[in-house]
Parts: sequence; structure tokens; C-alpha cells
Amino acid sequence: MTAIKESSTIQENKKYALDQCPVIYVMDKIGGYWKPIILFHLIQGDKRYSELKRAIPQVSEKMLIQNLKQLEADDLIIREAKPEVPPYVTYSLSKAGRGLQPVLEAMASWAFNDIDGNFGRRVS
Amino acid sequence: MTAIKESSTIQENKKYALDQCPVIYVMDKIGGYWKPIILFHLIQGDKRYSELKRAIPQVSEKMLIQNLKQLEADDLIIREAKPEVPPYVTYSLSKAGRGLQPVLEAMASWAFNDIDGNFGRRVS
DNA sequence: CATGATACATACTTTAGGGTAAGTACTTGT
DNA sequence: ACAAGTACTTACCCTAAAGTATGTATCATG
Repeated sequence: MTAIKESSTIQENKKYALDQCPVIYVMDKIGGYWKPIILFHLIQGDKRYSELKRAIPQVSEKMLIQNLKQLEADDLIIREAKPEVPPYVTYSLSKAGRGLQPVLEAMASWAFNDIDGNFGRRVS
Repeated sequence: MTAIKESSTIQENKKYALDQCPVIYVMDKIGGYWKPIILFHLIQGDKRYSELKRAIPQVSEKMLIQNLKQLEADDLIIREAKPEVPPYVTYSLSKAGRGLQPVLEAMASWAFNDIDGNFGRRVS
């Protein structure tokens, strides 16, 4: 999964940041452009791999599974594969994943306020 | 500020994501490893440039101002420079910046719950 | 018998983010 | 005269994230 170099300053700093700031901990798990979108779609309900693909046409298949695998590894989503022969794989939110709903909602609310200029400065 | 290529798929996708998902809008503004840390420190109160530097020793000066400039451009923080001659520059949260507090708090709360295993799976 | 649908995997390349290190301008202290 | 503190700026390089383009296995359908 694009193996990372252990001996880089970036990784050292990441570790530090993780201890120092819980926000970084979250960013580490839902950061990147596609993860929040995927979670957003899964909040609406369980979805098959192909459903997600169609729901988010801009994401490449590589990015989609890569992010799904990472989210699964971080216990944010649950993958269930039925042993059928046109494969049938469903992704759903785990307990931890559902726990992110307030975060995503707070973000969404802030975003709309900021876009609407409710914080001033932009509309003044 | 590390000029970006307009004609890249990444940028196209960013624009799409911004429309589709408010969470991405937030990520676009407070994403990256240092921004949330900086905001975190500024929530505790206004700080001088050098105070921030000392508070976050791991961040390089380049990253620090770069992020401060971006946060300022996004109207999340306010820069105030006293026209003194050892320069005296203070950074504080704007209204929009303070509006992020619930987001950061929701994240922090989730992070602690996840670390403590309150979502299960990790302790079980 | 070849195409399409399913859910991936893998190699190869580009791009943006981040790191290192040095320099600027101006003043105070020694 | 020189170092140190202030708040930056700039140039160069490396790494990780993301994109492009393929290939895999299985079965159903035309």
C-alpha cells in the first residue's frame, strides 16, 4: 500500500503530532480527500463496492479500494463478502465509524456557515 | 507557496469534492499536519510567532509561516503586526476560526474514545 | 466464444507537501 | 564589531499521496 519509509523526518513528526494533538489522530484516519466522502456516503447506509464506485465517479478504483482497506484496517468500516460468484461485497460503518458522525456533522455545519459568510469577513 | 499545477486531475477532483462534500471543504482549510495543531494552540489564546515556534518545536519555520499564511488567507486567523522594530506579530483566531472549536472538540472527543477502546474491537 | 459485470491487484508516473539550510533587515546588548 | 533575537523568505531536494493503465478470476449472457 505504497510502503512508507520509517527513517524519515515526516514520520517522526507524525508520531509526535499524534501524541500532542488528538485532532491529528483523527486526520491520520480520515485525512485525504476520499475518506471523508466515503464515510459520508456510508452514513446514508451500507453500500456495495460497485455502488460506492458509481456514487463517487471521480475516484479511481485504486484510490477507492486503497481507502476502503485503510478505513477497514482502522476499524472504521466493516467489509462483508458473500461467498457468491459474482462477488457481493458490502461496506458498512463500524461503531467507531458511526462515532464520527458528530465530527462530520460539525464540519458540515461549519462549512455551510463559512460558505454562507455567516462568520463575516467574506460578505462583510 | 509551492505553486500548484492548474491542469492536473488532482485539482479537478478537489473542486468536485468541494461541491459534493462539505467535509472536504473543511479538510481543504484545516488539512495538513500542522494547521490543526496551530489552531489548537491558538484556541488557548493569542500567540506571537516566536511563541508558536517554541510551543511547536518540531515544525520548521517554513512550514509554520506557510501554514499561518494559508490560515490567514482562509480567514481563520488574524495577523497583527505592531510597527516596532524588534517586530511584534500576534496571531489570533478569527470568528470563523473560533467557529472551528466544536469541530476540533468533536474530533478530540472521538480520538480519546477511539484510543481508550470505547468503540470496542480494539480491546475485545 | 467473446463481452460484460463483479471486486479487486499491481506496476509505473506525476504532483504536492514537507524538510533542510541558508539569507534578509533591523536593533539591542557586550 | 559581532552575536542574538525578531519575523520572515527563498532555493533545492525528497517522500508520500494520488493518477493512469493494465491484469486477475469467475460466471452469465448473447
